Amino acid sequence: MANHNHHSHVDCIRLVPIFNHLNDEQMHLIAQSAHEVQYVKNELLFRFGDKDDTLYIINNGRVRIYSLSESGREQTIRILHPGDFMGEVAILQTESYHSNYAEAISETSICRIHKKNLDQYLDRYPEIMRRILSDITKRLQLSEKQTVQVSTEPVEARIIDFLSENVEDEKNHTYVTLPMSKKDLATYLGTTPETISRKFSSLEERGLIKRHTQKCVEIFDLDALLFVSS
Amino acid sequence: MANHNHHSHVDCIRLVPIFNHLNDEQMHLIAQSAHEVQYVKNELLFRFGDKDDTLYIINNGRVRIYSLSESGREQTIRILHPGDFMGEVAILQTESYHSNYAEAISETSICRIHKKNLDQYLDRYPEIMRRILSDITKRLQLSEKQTVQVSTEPVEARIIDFLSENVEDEKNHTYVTLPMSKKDLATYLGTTPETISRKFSSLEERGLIKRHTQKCVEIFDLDALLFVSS
DNA sequence: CGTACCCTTGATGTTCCTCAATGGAAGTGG
DNA sequence: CCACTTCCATTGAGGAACATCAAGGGTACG
Repeated sequence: MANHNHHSHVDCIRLVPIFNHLNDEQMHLIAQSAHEVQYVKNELLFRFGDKDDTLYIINNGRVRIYSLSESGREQTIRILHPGDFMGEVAILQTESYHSNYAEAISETSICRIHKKNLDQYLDRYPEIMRRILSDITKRLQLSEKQTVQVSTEPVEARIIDFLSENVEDEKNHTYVTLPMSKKDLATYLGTTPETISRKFSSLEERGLIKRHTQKCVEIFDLDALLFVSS
Repeated sequence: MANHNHHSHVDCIRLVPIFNHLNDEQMHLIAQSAHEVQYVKNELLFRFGDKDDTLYIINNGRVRIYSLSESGREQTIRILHPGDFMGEVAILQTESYHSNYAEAISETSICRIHKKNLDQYLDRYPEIMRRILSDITKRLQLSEKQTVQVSTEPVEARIIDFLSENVEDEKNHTYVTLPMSKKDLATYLGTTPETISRKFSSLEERGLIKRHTQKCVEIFDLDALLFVSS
């Protein structure tokens, strides 16, 4: 599996907010126990129920975390970008099983650190734990917000909110680059691809947005858009 | 505000999983910086936007955390019982503002510990941080599960799942004591009181449950109930 | 005992999902 | 580089689940 090019491992450690406060020597130490793994697009990193006690750090690419409901429907929980980590349950429990699925949605490279190694670093550098806690607290707030939105806001408002949180300003134009397919976006927003498509069409007819490519949407007037959703 | 009956403070500390691994002397130390506060039913502990840097521990009673969506609808996020804590955002940030509302849904007494005191204990007893992280990780999993359910399962399945997670076996009968009003339950499950009422009626007609009082529901056949929802 | 709130039930309306067909983009192999 | 294939996006028609509005009945609490 892993190749032992230490240089890339340190890059991986340096990238992550939970480790990047350490000095070079300390990061090298941690990099020693990190194993790099590559995945191609659509490859699964793990599935629900897999036993696993490692921390995953995204080095390159993007990973989609999703779960399957009892009725078999997919729910995208979040998208991980370089520097994000997952598998934090492994930090605390001796026997831990994944409660979700993880899929590479592009060519992806990650670093894995086993719990038994991580435990040593947590004891030695307590700041790491603080930073992990900080990250998870943020994710909890996001997750709670997502729950509130899915159960109290109509689909259009959720789409607009999602767009407004992903805007990139660029030479006088406001663009959004969708980080995933509309199909996956639908499961993230708790709706269907058809409904997403219809809402986008409606927003376009009303002159609020313009679809350029599948992944790129131009927003003509963000304020007007936000006003519509309230 | 607080009365300084140290005995009750220690009870409060002893109750809480994040502190109860400490010895008596250590718990007494922490109890010194805990302030007890009492609330009557329906009283607000804090509101969205309040600045606050304390950790809250529930000593007695129950507290409901909820948020208001932009359209003004309530979403119950969770119910806290004795031994639960909240305000963990305060642990990490110097300036922290509440992102939710907290309301006592019965006569409630809590202990508050200020961040500046807590920080000392976190440094001295790293195990506390581990336990807080453990608790928040569990809550994150619950929150993600709630999102999945709200957006992929029909209301009836959500109700049944909620009931099955709150069963109490008691002299050959299976009961559920609802921890909140149906009105609040509705906002927790992402629906309306009317729909909850109708679904309960339907389950009762089908001979699966029986409503005894507002808060107490008997379940005749849990397995049959779970089968229905799948 | 009275009042207020919550729960329940009915009638109606709307949002959004499902099913189905077509069009288009992206990726694959020649 | 082009043809082929496959998956994704779009649009339409129909239907189901659930919200809303409104009124009556029960329950808890002062």
